[in-house]
Amino acid sequence: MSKQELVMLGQDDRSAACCPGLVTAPLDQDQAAELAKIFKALGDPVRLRLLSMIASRAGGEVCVCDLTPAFELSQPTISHHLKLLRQAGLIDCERRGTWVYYWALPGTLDRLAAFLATAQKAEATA
Amino acid sequence: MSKQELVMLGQDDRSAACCPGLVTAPLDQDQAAELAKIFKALGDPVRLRLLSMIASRAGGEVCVCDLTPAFELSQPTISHHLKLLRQAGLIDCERRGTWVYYWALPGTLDRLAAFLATAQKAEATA
DNA sequence: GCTCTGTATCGACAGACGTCAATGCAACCA
DNA sequence: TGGTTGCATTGACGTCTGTCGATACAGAGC
Repeated sequence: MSKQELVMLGQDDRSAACCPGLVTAPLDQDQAAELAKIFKALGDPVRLRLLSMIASRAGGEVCVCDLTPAFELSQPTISHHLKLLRQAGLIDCERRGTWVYYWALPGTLDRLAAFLATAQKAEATA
Repeated sequence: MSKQELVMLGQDDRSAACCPGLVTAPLDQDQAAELAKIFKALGDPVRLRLLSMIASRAGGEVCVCDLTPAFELSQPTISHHLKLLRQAGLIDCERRGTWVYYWALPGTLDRLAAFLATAQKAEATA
């Protein structure tokens, strides 16, 4: 489970650290495109429920076999949504024997939360 | 500008207060649908840039005439994106004479930030 | 009143997205 | 080796979304 630390964004981390915060300064096009990809991944009710089911699981991991029956959707559809969440850097997975387990990547979530928080308006620029 | 306080979510606030936090408990379908609407509004680079331009403006307000020329897009397209941000409860606007001014609604942003933050895992349940 | 300017709405279009059935692949078991 | 199960991928389909030109509406100024 040591993969969790070294991900942060997506496949390519050329967008460097993070972003200045929504209320701190206007985003440039690259920053906006990077963040929009993540927000778009969160912009579907099924994916939000999947992510919350994964992130709120005590052990930190969920088997796909526990996720799929929670929705009235086909198995390929669930697999598709999980893939999008993974491409957004929000979750990661690993096959263990027959089953595949997913876990959340809190780094990406916290990054988004910091980006959206308006309280840090002036201070957090540095 | 007293409208800012009484908005919070969207047009209908039947989803009550807020949400338990992504890592606290799995979302039900209604919560997920409500939140997905907001995240979907953030899932476009143009809208993210618009929102950051509005939210980071010192006076708190921006004239549409300052927003439109910042993009290589037609005026109807910018107007369309602003409408979506408004419908998501992220911004609001007011006509003053010839011009229309937009401002951010920090309540919605802070609500999203709190929802995403993973640190509050256990404590913030109450 | 008329005209001009700033913004919103409408209608149309291409491309993206969510969904499914069918299929492929990996791991277990006999 | 063959069969079975869990999950991912493929291909197709209808719908939603981003974009534009054309048009409508609201205020200001004449």
